Amino acid sequence: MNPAVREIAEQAGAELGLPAQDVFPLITHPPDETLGDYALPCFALAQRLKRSPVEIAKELANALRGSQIARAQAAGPYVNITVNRAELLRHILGTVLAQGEDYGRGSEGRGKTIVIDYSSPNIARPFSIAHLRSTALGNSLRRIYEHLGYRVVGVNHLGDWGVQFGTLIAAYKRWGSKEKVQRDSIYELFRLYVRFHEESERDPALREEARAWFKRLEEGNPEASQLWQWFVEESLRAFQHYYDILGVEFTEIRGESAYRHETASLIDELLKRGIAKESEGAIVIPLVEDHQELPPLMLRKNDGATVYATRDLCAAIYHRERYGFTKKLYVVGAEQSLHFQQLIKALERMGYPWARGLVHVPFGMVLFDDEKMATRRGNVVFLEEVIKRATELSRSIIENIKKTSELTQAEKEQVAQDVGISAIIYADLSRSRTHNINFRWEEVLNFHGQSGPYIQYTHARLAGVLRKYGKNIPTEPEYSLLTQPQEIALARRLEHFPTKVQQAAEEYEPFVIASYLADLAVCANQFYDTCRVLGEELSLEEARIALVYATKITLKKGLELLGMKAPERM
RNA sequence: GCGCCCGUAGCUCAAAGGAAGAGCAAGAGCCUUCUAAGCUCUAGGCUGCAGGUUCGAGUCCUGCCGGGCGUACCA
Repeated sequence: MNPAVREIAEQAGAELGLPAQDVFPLITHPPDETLGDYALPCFALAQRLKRSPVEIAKELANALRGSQIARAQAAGPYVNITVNRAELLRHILGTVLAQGEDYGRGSEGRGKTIVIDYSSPNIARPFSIAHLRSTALGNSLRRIYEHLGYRVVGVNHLGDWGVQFGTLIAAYKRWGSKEKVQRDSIYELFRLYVRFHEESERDPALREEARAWFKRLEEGNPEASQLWQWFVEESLRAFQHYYDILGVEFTEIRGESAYRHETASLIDELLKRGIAKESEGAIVIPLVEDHQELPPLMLRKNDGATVYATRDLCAAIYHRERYGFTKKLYVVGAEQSLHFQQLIKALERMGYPWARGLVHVPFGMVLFDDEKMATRRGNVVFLEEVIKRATELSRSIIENIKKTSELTQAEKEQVAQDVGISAIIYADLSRSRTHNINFRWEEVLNFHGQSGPYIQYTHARLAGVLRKYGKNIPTEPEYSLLTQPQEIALARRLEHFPTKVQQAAEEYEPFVIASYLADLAVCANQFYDTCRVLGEELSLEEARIALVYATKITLKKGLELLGMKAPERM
């Protein structure tokens, strides 16, 4: 623990006759760094001691003295504390330097398994920018939990079963051709899908045709199965291409179709146990409670075909049996909140206590022109185009750079892609999950300010300094030489990284790390602008190199936790 | 109708009940020295409205207003 914070808690506790651990959680930071390094608001203490907070602040300002505390000042009901900076920096930078790439690593996940269901696209249509949300969030959560010591199982629960495949088969039978699908893969499948929906607006009988094909598919009809298999293979190949580019991996790629043979016996069992029942020709699990009434969970439609809820039940049971998870996260859009409420409730009904470990991690929709992107209506932005344009922009910035670039042509191309992709990922992860995102080209393609490239650029600048320094990182520099406000501010930011990682995990919110990194990068650039490193007097150079190195590895680790690349040069 | 989510600077968004902040856009500056994808300064606010709880509310509670999503045979 930070020795300064401990000393503040101990001394304040001793002065007021309270245990130090009661004071410790009250310690925060002042809003303005010029006020001090730490702050102690005295309201809670005032309430407990039945005294005025202003009076307590005054008393503590006089009493707080010690090897770590340089100055304590009362500011109304607050005590602002400035600590011994050399000791503070020794503690913070010493920790980062000692832990290196392991900085922020936690042990709370030791022995625990967490299954994360993310990406899980409906296949047979191109990867859209809307698909990216679950993919980016889940991939980041996966990395965050791994950093905290969890065993993470990443599951891609592909939407590879359901009436949309009946739709696709019907559309293909009417208008499709083998050559076109082979040439254009999912783009052709997508065109067929859209056309079918357009035509079915005029002719509702088409919908019945689609349902009938799905029914046949579930019954094992050879023609339907063969077409389905082919569509799945085409889709998987296309999707894998994007996962490779994005650097996204899964432990298990196992779609809904994998559970298609288990649904019948599950339904039988639930009927026998009286948990499910027939209703209006369908089979459902009623979910009426004394306090709240949920709509029933549909297991089998009146045409005899199953729905995704049935397969979700099977998947949850499968994952529990296979991995024994303590938690399973579903990184799925907020519009499915009710579905997951029902799913969890149904599993509880079935007598599975582990159902409480199922967590829906919802997120807002991606809008385009203030409208919901609808694949079937065709107003959709495909990831392929976004990647293309972001990479092009990145490339042109590299080409127009004033100084002659140190990069080879191949390196330039790699950096252009790494930066372009990261810009897209960061645009997604840099806002809290629950908001809807209105996709705007000018935002994704802005590489200044709060953006992925800005953070990467900061990292690359620091990497450049270290590269030119060329010597080993000093382990015991003269921390007392770091006295510039920009140096102090930067080092203090570094201290918060482990807390931010934990908070991101607790809240299932990579955004916490994204905004932290932006803040850290601002401090790093301010430091870079004010403080020269190379060529300074030897001991100062060493102290600053230590700060540069600690910042660099924190930025790098943070970027990695978001699923972004951290190029050494750009 | 009912349920869930959202409402903060012109725009996009932050702020674990504790001293309202960033970025973009607008305006003015800073490259013979470690990467200008950068830095500095200026300007911008009845935090949707009305109550309540609290020493203290953008944050919690209630009621309105506005928007989104959902509400058994899609996923």
